Amino acid sequence: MSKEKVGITVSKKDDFSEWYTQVVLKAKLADYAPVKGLIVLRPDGYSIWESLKNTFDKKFSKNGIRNGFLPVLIPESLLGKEQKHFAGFNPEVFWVTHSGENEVGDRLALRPTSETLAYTLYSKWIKSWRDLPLKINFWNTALRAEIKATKPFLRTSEFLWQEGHTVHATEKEAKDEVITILDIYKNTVEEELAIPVITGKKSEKEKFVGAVYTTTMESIMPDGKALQMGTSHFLGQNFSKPFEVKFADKDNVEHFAWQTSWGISWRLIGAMIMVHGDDKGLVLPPKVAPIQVVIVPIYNQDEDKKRVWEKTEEIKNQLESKSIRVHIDDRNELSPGYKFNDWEMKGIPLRIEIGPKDIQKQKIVLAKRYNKEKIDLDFKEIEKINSILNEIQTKMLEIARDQAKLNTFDISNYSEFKERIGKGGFVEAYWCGKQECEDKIKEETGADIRVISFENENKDGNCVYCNETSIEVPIFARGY
RNA sequence: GGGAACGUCGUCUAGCUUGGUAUGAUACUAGUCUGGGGGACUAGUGGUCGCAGGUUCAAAUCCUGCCGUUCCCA
Repeated sequence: MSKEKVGITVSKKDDFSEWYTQVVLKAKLADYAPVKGLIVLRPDGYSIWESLKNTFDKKFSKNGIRNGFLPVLIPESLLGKEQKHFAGFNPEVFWVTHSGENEVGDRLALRPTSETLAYTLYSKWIKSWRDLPLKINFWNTALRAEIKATKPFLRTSEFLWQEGHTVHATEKEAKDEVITILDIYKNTVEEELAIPVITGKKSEKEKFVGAVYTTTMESIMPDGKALQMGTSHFLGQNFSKPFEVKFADKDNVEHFAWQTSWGISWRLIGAMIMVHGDDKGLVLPPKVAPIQVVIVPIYNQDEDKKRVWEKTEEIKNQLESKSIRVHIDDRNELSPGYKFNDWEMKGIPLRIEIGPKDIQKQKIVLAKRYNKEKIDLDFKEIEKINSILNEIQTKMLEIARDQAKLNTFDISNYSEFKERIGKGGFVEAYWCGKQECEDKIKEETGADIRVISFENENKDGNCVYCNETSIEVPIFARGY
């Protein structure tokens, strides 16, 4: 009875939503804050974010992008400078109306996104073609008041993200940058988080307000709902004109610049939990796990204890010399069984059990989190753990790919389409390109166009809704 | 956008209908024994019942408002 209450109390299959929340809270990734819609990131959660941040920073840096920092307050007059953009964000903006007791003149927005602020400054900094390209990334938070029910990492009124803003002399260069970034996003998510994504364009309706077009990466979650994993926007000159981001070209003629913006958020952590987790809790891909190997020493009498400890320390040193993140669970008050369950809930990829019996056999017991497999490993084979971690990382991506495939459907008939959407999943279907059909589909099924995959553009067929000649094959799904 | 439920030690919860300052478990602390899948025993610590008003001799309980959380349906 009491046993049941410690761990996750519902199965992923039976009550996905409850399961998800329990994993977040019980694996100590995050907790609710005392303000509606806000969460607190705890060290185990933040560590995953830091790991992603480090990987992105390396890749951004290679691409000539540097980090900067922007303030959180944006005056209303600035935020409203690009009309469509403002209209899109206005309903969810938090406003600061007072400083101390005094009302402020121009209301101050807590940034929902920083385009307007960044480009005001960019216009000051850019004078000549020699100042281009300008590529700056900002790690910060954005605030968007959520009316709908919130969920840790997936929908919160403040979220951690990065927003990149680049400026280019030519249209082509900016468009290329959009794709370069999307590629970085895709390979990072697949390689680090072991989550497969589909990249492509958003429809006109779903694009970022103010962009010429939006590229996106989308994933399908185990409950059949789609999750937007990151976006990269081609802004064209939509912002450079109102914000006067201009430069003198080599021929001394003044031009408006071409711009991009792009971002990923801590939603990626939510996706990782959903895609890999199981009934025992979190399952972390080795690359982002704060602890990769946990050692649980087992002993009874003092004599054994000493020997076990010596070996434990030795293994720890061996692994650390290979740059593996190791932790010894030296909590004396807990039984081994409790510790096994505890670390499984936290998703640590590998667990080493070592006790008197193992020392006698010159072996350790190695338990893999993702498939619950337990194997014996000779003391001499400790260095194999490195390749086992790599293998786990690869396998986890493979499994996730297989799952995603099972959740993807090719459908041409509308009644089938409706039925399928009701059950969840990515549905590929022909589309005429008219927003009217897109709206009707949304109205009747709740599904929207998640992504028009780069691989599926310009295919012939008949629109799943109106039956007219199609121009694209988007992926439809209900989303988070 | 519409609907429903819930809020009591850290966590889960009894009590609420029929008002009388709160039950149990778990966690936590100390000690002893244990130790290979959520250990045992003993002794302790911890709440004033989401917040603010109201009714009453008396409110966790009844009333009003607010805040928060969750779930379901477009």
